[in-house]
Parts: sequence; C-alpha cells; structure tokens
Amino acid sequence: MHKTLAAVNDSTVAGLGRLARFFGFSDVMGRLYGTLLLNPEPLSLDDLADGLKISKGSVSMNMRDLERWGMAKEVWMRGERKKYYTAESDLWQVIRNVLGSREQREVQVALHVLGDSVEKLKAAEAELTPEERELARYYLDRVVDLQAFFKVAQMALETVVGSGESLDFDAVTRIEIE
Amino acid sequence: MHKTLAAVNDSTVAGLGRLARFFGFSDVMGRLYGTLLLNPEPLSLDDLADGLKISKGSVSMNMRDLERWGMAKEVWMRGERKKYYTAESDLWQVIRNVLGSREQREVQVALHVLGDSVEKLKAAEAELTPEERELARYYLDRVVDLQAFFKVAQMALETVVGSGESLDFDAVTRIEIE
DNA sequence: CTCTGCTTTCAAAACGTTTTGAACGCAAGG
DNA sequence: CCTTGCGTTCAAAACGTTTTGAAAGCAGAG
Repeated sequence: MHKTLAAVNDSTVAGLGRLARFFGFSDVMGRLYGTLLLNPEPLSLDDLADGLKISKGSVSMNMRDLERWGMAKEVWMRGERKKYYTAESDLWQVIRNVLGSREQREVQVALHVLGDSVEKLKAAEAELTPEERELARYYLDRVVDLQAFFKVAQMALETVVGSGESLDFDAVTRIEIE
Repeated sequence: MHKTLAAVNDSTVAGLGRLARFFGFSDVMGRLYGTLLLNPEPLSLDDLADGLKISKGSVSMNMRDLERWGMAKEVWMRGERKKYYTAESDLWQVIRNVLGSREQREVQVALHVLGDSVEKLKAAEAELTPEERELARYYLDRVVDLQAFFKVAQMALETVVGSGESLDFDAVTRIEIE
C-alpha cells in the first residue's frame, strides 16, 4: 500500500485508540474500530488480529464489546464460515449510544446520591448540636453546588443524546454558537 | 461526629473520587479535594493523610497536582510550620481550568493531525494507482467525519471555558447541528 | 457421527499504575 | 552550630488491568 495511505491509516487508528481511552474504553477497542472504519470491506477476526498484531482472543473479546456498544456490526458473507465485521460509520450514532447508556446513568446516580444527602441533612437537623448544625449547613451548600454541576451535565447530555436521528456531517462543519 | 454528617461526607468524598477518575485524574486527588471541600477550615498534610488513611508521601504528591490544576490552594496559618490547604470551592472555575488546559489541547492536536491527513491525501493523489485513489477518497470521507466531530467538541469546550462566572446553560444547549 | 476450521473462554503471565515508607532535604528555633 | 519537625522524593512492593495462547466449544460439510 502507498506510504501516504499507510501513514493516514496509522495515525487515525492510533487517534481512535486515544479517543476510546478518553471515553473509558480500552485502547484496543478504539483501534479495532478505527481499522474497521478505514476498510471499505468487512474484516474477519483474523484480518483484525493480523492487522493490529494482537491475539485472536483479544480481538474476539473486544469485538463483542464493540458490538454491545453499537460501534460495529456483524456482516454475513455468503459462502464464508468466518465472522465479518464493519464499523458503524455514523459517528453521532456511536456517541449517542455511549453517552445515552453509560454517561447518563452515571449522572443519574450522582444526582440521586446528592439528593439523598440533602434529605438526610435536613432530616437530621433537629437532633444535631449547634456546632454540628453549622457544619450541616456548610455541607448543604457544597452539596447543592455539586447538584448544580450535575444538573448542567444532565442537560448537556440530554441535548446531545436527544439530537436528531441522522446527522449530516458536512453540515456539522458549519456549526454555530449563538 | 454525627453519623449523618459522616455518611454525607463519605459519599461525597467517594463520589468526587469517581468524578476525578472520570476526568482522568487519580481517585486520591478527587478524595483529597472532597475532603478539603467539606472542611470549613484548612487542613494539613497530616490531617489529610489521617482522614483518608493514605500515606503522607501520597498526600504530598497529589496535593501538588491539585494545586497545579487550580483545585486547591495553600493557606498560610500564622505561627504554624505546617502547610495548610483549602479547596478551590468555585466548581466552575475548576472545570474551566481542567477543560481549558487539558481537553482543549487534546482536541487541538487531534484536529491538527486530521488536517495533516487531509493534506497528505490530497497531495498524494497524483502518484496513486486508480485503486489506491479510490481508497484515498474513502479515507478522506472518514477523516472529514472525524474532523466534524472534533470541531463540535472544540466549540463545546470553548463555550464552557469561555463562559463567565456561572455557565450560561442556554449556551450549552444551543450548540446545534444544522 | 466425525472431521475441520473457526470462535470463545479463561487462567496465567506480562505489563502498567499506584501506594508505601524509609531516607533525604530543608528551614526555624534553641 | 545542632536539633527538631516538617515536606518531598523515589525505589520497591502491592495492586489492578490487559494480553496471551492453549484448550474447549461449536457449527457446517461430508
């Protein structure tokens, strides 16, 4: 393959590895996704293992995860006994999958815990000594601050996750903040 | 201390540990920050080491990081030889520090690499075989998609980082894809 | 049913990160 | 000066995660 193509392939695959790490996935998942993304044709487990120089076992496990997250799909090649995969190439769909089913849950949990804290602090007020009561108020201020942060996060996530079904990438480059 | 206060303290400190991890910091950093956040008075290294049951060496190193990130400040207590710290309690300030100096750089780098790829692909076109040329076009499409994603991220970051005292939430939800 | 070629599993090994604590450095007080 | 009480450093140990490869599983073909 021409060296320019190889270089672009390498940096893209490596970059998606980084991105995967950033989102809390394994590096390998990102690299597998990148490899699939840059291949017009579906690839088999062996193709992927060879291409990335990792064991087949690892490919097998990571591909399962990629499928679970809606980042890759299995493709049936007629007359073939191997499994073939392609990348889900709609990046926004991938982002929505991840944010929707993982980050949103995290934020919900955090808000729930913080809400609990607020309730507990208020409920306990009666049985506190004056000193403790002062500290409780201090806690309350801090907990409310944290709640504010998570509420913003929640809304931001809802905005992204709830955005239109299919997104036109050419249009994205013309994004504007009012 | 009253058990309610202790419980709220525990869950908040643990939660901030999680949050720190999410943002790519160590768990300990988050817990130290949480401990400081919930203490009206500054704490010494020993206080922190005792409170979190970790070694003084670890506290020392992690506090340095917290300071670097603008998440905690040293406080001079007159007549004391110990170092005392308080948390930077303006959460938005903390968020802006982190996003501004770390995430934004990451995104810049990514955009730069992708821009390079686009250039290289275009420049190499002349010397490619017809097959390679087709693949190059395919690569270009994918790289442009990734660029679009990072541009959105860049704008979102700019919105948050460039916001004033308190984040104008409407601005976040108005990052729109046309 | 058996063989064949592929996928999946999982325990062990490799690897990377975090934590510790002892040694060191440093500054203030005597 | 020395001593004392801190903070910092860093190598070693503990710990956690990822990768591997051999073995087991499974499905289709004959």
